[in-house]
Amino acid sequence: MPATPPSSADAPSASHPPADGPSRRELNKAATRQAITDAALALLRSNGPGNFTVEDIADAAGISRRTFFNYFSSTEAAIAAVTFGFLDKALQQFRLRPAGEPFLESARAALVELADPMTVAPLAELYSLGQANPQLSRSELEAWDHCTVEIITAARERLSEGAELDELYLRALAGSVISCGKAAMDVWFLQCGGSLTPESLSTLRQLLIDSMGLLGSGFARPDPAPTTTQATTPADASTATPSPDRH
Amino acid sequence: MPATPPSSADAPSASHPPADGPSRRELNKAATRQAITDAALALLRSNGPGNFTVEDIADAAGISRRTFFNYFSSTEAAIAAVTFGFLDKALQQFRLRPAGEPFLESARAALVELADPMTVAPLAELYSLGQANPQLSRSELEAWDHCTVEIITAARERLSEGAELDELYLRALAGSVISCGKAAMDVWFLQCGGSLTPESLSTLRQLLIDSMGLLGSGFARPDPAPTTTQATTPADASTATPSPDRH
DNA sequence: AAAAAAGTTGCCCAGAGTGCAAACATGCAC
DNA sequence: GTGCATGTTTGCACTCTGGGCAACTTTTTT
Repeated sequence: MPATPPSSADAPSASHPPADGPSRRELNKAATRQAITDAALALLRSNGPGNFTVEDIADAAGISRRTFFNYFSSTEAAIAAVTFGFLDKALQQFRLRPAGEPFLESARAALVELADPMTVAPLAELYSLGQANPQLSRSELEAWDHCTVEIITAARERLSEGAELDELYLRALAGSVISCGKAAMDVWFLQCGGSLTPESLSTLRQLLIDSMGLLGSGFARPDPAPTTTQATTPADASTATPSPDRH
Repeated sequence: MPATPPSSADAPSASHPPADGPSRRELNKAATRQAITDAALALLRSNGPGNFTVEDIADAAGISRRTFFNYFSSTEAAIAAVTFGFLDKALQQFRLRPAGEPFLESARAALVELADPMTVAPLAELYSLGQANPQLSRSELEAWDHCTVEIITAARERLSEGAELDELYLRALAGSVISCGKAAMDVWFLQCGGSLTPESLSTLRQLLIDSMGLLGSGFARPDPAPTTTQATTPADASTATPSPDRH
């Protein structure tokens, strides 16, 4: 049974309103949405990217082609919903961090929370299916970009408390954090092929931590002094930063 | 005359082969390609994004619809060619930098080279036209991502001399550099609306420099360091605002 | 000049995406 | 319950995309 929202009188209906939570309409919509992404993912698995149509998805999900387009504007959008979910979870974690915590520390913590089998599994599968597929990765890009926008918003809320906020600082930082997170995922997939074993996930966790560390240290070259986290940023101040002293 | 490649006997043909440079075929293709992007951009200007078809572009460029698809796979691809050109120029500049130079310094120099009227003009226009347009900005994202891949390649060539290269370092750095460059462009457009006056370009240059500075300093908080940073990054604030003094 | 290679075009077709209006489901008031 | 308002699904028709194919033209090679 792919999606059976329009069948009423099913589970909890007769006796009492069990909870005033989500209404039936909302439940139906959520179920249909889920059925669509499930069907899309199944077809992606079985047929490979680009070898199935919207109609195929609609049929598998038990809805009409037209209804599919009420939910998603394209097959890729339906599939990218997985990535969106993943990144939304990251954002959720980020927002849970205490406001006083340094930004990069919050980002690190939020990202590490993702290195959990249930959470990465769908992403790992998408990676393996669409890694070399431009058609598919386009929507992935959009999801990551959307996440950047969201994190800019989140960071703005957090940093705006009292201080004037620097748009460049905000955007450059948010973009870099996302890029580093993405880089860690890429490297992880490169090294572990999306395996979900505990060691693999531990590797992922470490990669995420390391990427935030690189960002926080200004990408201090690893070759000269691998031991000291003591800064000594190799970017000589003459060009990289306007003189830190007064004018 | 939009594109007149299939008309021979025109400029240099009768007397002597002036140079064995680009063949006629290559010239024709380049001309057609140019005609297409010009036409697409003109239509974007006049009709707004999404309000013209491939056929419109083909007509304006003086070619058939079918030929358009021999060059680009979609309208967006044709328009994104502008961004591609812009970013390719940045990469070109990057590769020109001496190999011994610190990575961020090379990136800074390459990016600053772009703050030139002829180069940014097309990008600025695209920004103003497509800022709020998801359809359009999708292809832009792809262009930036492509640039990231390219810069990873360039960086790998440069860093691989003798040392084992750390994939994470490479990818996180490249991604962050691109993100920061993008952030600087975004902020610039936000502040200056894509104006091409000397002051505006100077602002852009400073934003690009600042963004690389932020990256190189590990995004040291511009506000008074709260508590936890035991690794007292020496490069403190002051990277935030493009100091309004002389230069 | 003739053949070969590369490029263009028209024709055709499957599929994407959207507006519209009818049919259906749900929520709410009585 | 009955009935109405509101939200959702669906079929239909339509335009546009994207690409295979074969005929045709242009450029290059021999």
